Amino acid sequence: MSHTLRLTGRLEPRGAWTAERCPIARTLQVVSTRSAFLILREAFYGTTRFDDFAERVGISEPVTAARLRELVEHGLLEREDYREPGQRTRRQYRLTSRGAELLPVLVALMQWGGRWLDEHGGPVTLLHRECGEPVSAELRCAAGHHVDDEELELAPRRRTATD
Amino acid sequence: MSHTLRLTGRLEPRGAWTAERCPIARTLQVVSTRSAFLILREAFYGTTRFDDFAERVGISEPVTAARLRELVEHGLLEREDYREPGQRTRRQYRLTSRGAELLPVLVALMQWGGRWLDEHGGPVTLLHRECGEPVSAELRCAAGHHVDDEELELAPRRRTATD
DNA sequence: CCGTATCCTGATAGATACTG
DNA sequence: CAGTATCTATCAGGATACGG
Repeated sequence: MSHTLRLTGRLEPRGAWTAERCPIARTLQVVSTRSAFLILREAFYGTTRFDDFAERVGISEPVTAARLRELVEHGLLEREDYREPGQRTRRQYRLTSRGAELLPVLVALMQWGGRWLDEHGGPVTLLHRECGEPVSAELRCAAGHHVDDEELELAPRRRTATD
Repeated sequence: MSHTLRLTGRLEPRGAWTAERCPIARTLQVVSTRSAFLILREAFYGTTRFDDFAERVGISEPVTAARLRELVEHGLLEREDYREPGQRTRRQYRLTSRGAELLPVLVALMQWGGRWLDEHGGPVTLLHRECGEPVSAELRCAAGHHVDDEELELAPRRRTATD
């Protein structure tokens, strides 16, 4: 058993794309810290306000402010000021679609933690609203097959004429 | 459009499971740093040796040693000494099945980076070996439906009799 | 309610030099 | 090849106090 991808074609010079062009590394430049991941988690849970982020993630105000600012700068959250009649102005932070597309990352992290670090699979589950069945992040190919890790192949991307 | 999960049932006291029991937070205690994620990436790519990890991830030896030790301690990698006839003893680090199950996290990170941070979808693709189709991490329910983020529901896990 | 300003601690990580 | 030892810089993050 070899939990290892097989490589097709050529990928060198290895260091070149590894350091700067690896999409995993690039994503980690945008969300690298624990607090960033957990703020995104809260955004998915529906949290929108500064104080709620700080309290529910369990981080201090300065850290909350820094992470929210960075996430807005990177376009994962957007800040919006609004005012309900008779109330004072409030702010809310909401996921953009760019940010929302990180959901599979969070679900995969949740899944792994529930499976390997919790006695009984963790305190919460995700369900498909339409049918009530539990949801998980899994690997699928475009043809719709479930893909096991031994069935994966890493290939250099084909360049198109416009590249 | 509301990129936000709807909640079913009760989850309070919120702070209680958020701080310590949230499976995302717990996973991030095991792999929290950039270097840990990238070492796992390399392990998936087939890297097994100390020097190769250091060079391909682009980190110093002390950092490499620290991360490898932690990942072995947490059971994501296993260290194995081996000796080929006529050669001297070598060491290799290989993914355990526990570690291999983090693959969806890495694929999801790769996918997001390729989509949002790269001009042309990033330098590499994952393919399903059997059929050659590109692979992605997506959300599915146990009934096999593709699940969109608006179709997600967060529910407290039901306790079984043995809990 | 939504932050900023300061100060402080500890962890992440680079550079360099050295050992089995 | 596979690390350890040191030394240092940078950054994540807590605590506290304060301002719009």
